[in-house]
Amino acid sequence: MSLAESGTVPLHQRIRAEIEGMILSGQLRPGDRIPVEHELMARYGCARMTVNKALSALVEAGLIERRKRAGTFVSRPQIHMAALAIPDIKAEITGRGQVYRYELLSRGIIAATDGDPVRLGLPPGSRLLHLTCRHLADNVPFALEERWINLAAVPEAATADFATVPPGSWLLAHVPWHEAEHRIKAAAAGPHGAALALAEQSPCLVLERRTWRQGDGADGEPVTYVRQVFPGDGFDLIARFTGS
Amino acid sequence: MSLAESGTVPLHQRIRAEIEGMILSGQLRPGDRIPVEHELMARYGCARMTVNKALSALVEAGLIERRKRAGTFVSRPQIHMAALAIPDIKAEITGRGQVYRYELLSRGIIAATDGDPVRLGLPPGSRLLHLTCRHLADNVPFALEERWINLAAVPEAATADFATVPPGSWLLAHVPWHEAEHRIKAAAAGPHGAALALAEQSPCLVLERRTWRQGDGADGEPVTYVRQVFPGDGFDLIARFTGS
DNA sequence: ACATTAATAATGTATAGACATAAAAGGGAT
DNA sequence: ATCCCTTTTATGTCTATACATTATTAATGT
Repeated sequence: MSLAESGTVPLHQRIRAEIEGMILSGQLRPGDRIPVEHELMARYGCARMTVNKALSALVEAGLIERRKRAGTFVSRPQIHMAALAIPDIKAEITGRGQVYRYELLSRGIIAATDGDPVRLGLPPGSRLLHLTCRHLADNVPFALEERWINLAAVPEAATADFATVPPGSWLLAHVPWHEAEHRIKAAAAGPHGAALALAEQSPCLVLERRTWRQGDGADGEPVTYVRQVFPGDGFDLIARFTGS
Repeated sequence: MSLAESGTVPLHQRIRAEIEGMILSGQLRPGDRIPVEHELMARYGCARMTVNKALSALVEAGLIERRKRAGTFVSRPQIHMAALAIPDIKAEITGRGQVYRYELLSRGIIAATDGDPVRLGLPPGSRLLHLTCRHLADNVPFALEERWINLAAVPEAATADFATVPPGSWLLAHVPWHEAEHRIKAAAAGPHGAALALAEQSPCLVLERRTWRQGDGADGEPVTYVRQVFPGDGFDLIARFTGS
């Protein structure tokens, strides 16, 4: 432990926080040089590895860039990157203190075709479980969901009881980690409007999610494709970010 | 360098990638135990710090959890977190190979009031630069933007030439790093529709962004509040994620 | 003057060891 | 059994050092 140590926070975190603070407060501006590791060693009275750990974390976070022989510099922010929390609908509703209710509207097994709305890239003929369901908060329609599950990837889904447990929660519990791509757009409620108690032209937020499981070595195996429709005035996604 | 070294990739990255692969492929499921550091040391023929670096990175990524004495376990995915790239509109359009054009529609300096649409939390009377502008791609309206800039935080903005340079790009270049909160919702075009060549009921994606600069020690100083309106069928946000 | 080569300064990776810390497991005593 | 204490195990942090890598700067030879 160094003399500079004050609280219970590890030193590398403190170093990181101090530099991050100088960047976020504007004391250090994009392009500015950050003291070399040996100077930070002296300033904090610690070993180089400790300084290095702090700076490596800032590199990972995108706040700084390092070039050998040249030094360390504050990055130039370019794109607004945000950490978006895409909610599990049940968790979202109960988290608001409302009563969650779920209804399964339809269920069927279909075969993938070429001109499918399902863009999972499956060979034609692949068996898909097709579900439509509705989520309600305090008995008010909250979201309409249409989902396709690749039965080749998740055969257990064929016998799961989706009348009582929402497919999103079921998959979350039964399929471990996967990769996902989300698309967020706006659309008119259209024929879905009825199920959401909306007029046809009502604007809705549409969230499309496609997930796949990484293969052992080959490319990913598609798992599911969902399309969730939210009333435009009842829901908004929130993304927070420290950055540009 | 260890005997297990094969390519040019650092060993700690290789260890990380192999464990990450086992998690993402489902070989290791949530709750499963990951070998203790000493076993991984033996397996890869390296020091504990190297193993630790790999595992620490996986903790930061949220894939694993570590408890002293108990061991290391695969995390249970709960929320869909996604890295959302909120585009700089100019970059977005030119990136598509389209011609970008920008129009300033109005400019004025107003005073903040209590019941403001501007939720920057400023004391009433604070001076705000209010701008409305339009972004076009190949001469087709792409987005409508309404923006308020806190002149106390960015006094130079009062004399900037927003007739030619979009305020987003100007701020990106003049205000270094800040924190941001984004809200994404759907709404009808409404009276804005005219500027976007849309009917009043057309669904639009609305992106609200509020940013503030971190103070030295105190809370953040608000910088700007933007509200960007995109035609629902011409634009969608894409978020990618490795996770649940 | 110019191209080539060597020294140098910075980061990148890795090691072996030390001590701290937290939680689980075990052992007694009441 | 219950409570308290000790031991053990595994992670968390840090050190001091070593060598690799890379881009810049300086030196050198023609």
